[in-house]
Amino acid sequence: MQSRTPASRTGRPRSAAADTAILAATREALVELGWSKLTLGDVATRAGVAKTTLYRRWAGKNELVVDAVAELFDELELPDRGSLAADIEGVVLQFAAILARPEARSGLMAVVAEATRDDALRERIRASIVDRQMRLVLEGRARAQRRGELPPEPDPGEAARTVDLIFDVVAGAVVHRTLVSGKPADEAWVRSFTRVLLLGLASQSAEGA
Amino acid sequence: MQSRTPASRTGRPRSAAADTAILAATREALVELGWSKLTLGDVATRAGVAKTTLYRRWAGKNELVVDAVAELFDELELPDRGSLAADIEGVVLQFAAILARPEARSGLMAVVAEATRDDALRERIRASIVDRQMRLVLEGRARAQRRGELPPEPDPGEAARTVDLIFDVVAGAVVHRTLVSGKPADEAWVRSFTRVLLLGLASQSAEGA
DNA sequence: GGCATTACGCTACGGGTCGTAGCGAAAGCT
DNA sequence: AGCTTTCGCTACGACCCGTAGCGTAATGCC
Repeated sequence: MQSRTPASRTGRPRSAAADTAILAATREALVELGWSKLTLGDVATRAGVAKTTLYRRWAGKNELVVDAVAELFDELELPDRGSLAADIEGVVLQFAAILARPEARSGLMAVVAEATRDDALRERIRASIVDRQMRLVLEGRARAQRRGELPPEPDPGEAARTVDLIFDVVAGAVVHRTLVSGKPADEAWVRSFTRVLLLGLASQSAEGA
Repeated sequence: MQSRTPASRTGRPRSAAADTAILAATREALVELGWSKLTLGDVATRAGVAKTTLYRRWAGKNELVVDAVAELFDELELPDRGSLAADIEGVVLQFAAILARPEARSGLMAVVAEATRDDALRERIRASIVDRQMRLVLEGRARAQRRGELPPEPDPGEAARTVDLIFDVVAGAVVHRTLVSGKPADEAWVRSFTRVLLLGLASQSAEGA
């Protein structure tokens, strides 16, 4: 959310229903029109609000779509499936399911592209979308260490680099498979991918120590 | 290129200089303005051609930028560095160097985002950008098999799936590292990544047979 | 209740870009 | 020469942008 409730106590409060209606209308427009043909006037009409109301809450198309897409990732969880491999497969399948939805496909890559020239937008994406994914990696790693499937890493710097690497490999591979190669990240693919990743990490910690 | 020389023999030929000027102007505008603020009228002015000339050769912004960005990937090669690990590290560093350029960063993700709703554009990207990268994977794999670093794969279907997986992992990880995480894919990162990938593939072929 | 304050819906506007049509001139080929 | 295609240029309607202005609605504070 744009989250602006710092010290405003008096006056008419902002309609929370308008927020949800606007974000839902944004996703609807993303599905029907895609990023490039999406206009803020159309979104406002779909949401049943005035165009000026939309501009009072979001600075522009970029910020609006980031918030609309971010809500899709709220459902990401890390269920305990008993083993590291199963945990990874589960969360990767969830991630792939989200990326398979057209409102995510058309919106996510577009805002990432815009963020290459807009640091504030990049930070917004990091805070509302990427961080949630990163936490799953950290949580999965900690759980695997408790299980004894991964050795504890004493060096915090090395641990951070490894987590970053895993994150880029996992998220990047799924995104590339889905959006560039245009093939589904189905169960068979996820199994192969998880196998290579885990074997690589295991061999690394075995011989790298 | 847009490649339209099927049967036109008579009449004034199209200026080849205009093509290169337009594509160069497109990359220049991508650096200065980014994808969203790039306008075809501005590109035409930069290139010193009329706007109508530009529209006669490209259907729109998407196709133009794909061609302009595609030329950046022409320099991709697979130099023989003696080992599979060194070959991979070399080509990944080349790929990362291209993605570090601002004209590639702002343009590539944007056209990929557009391609999620445009099959013809997706095919254009595949033919002019992705295929070249895929060939490097195939060539590297064949070279490693000649060296004996990778076992020959008798099943062609399984071999194709493995190559697809490697391709998505490599390209996806580099792209995600560079454009989403916003951190450089420098030599240290590439070395760590290559190590995990190769160990994973080696263990897979060792135990998977 | 009355008042200040903020949000809302609506209309209207200048500015910019789009993509195309139409024209005369230029540059090739036969 | 004559034919054909491209080029540069101008002009145009259409669309979207982002904002200003106004009257109205909904809250908190006195």
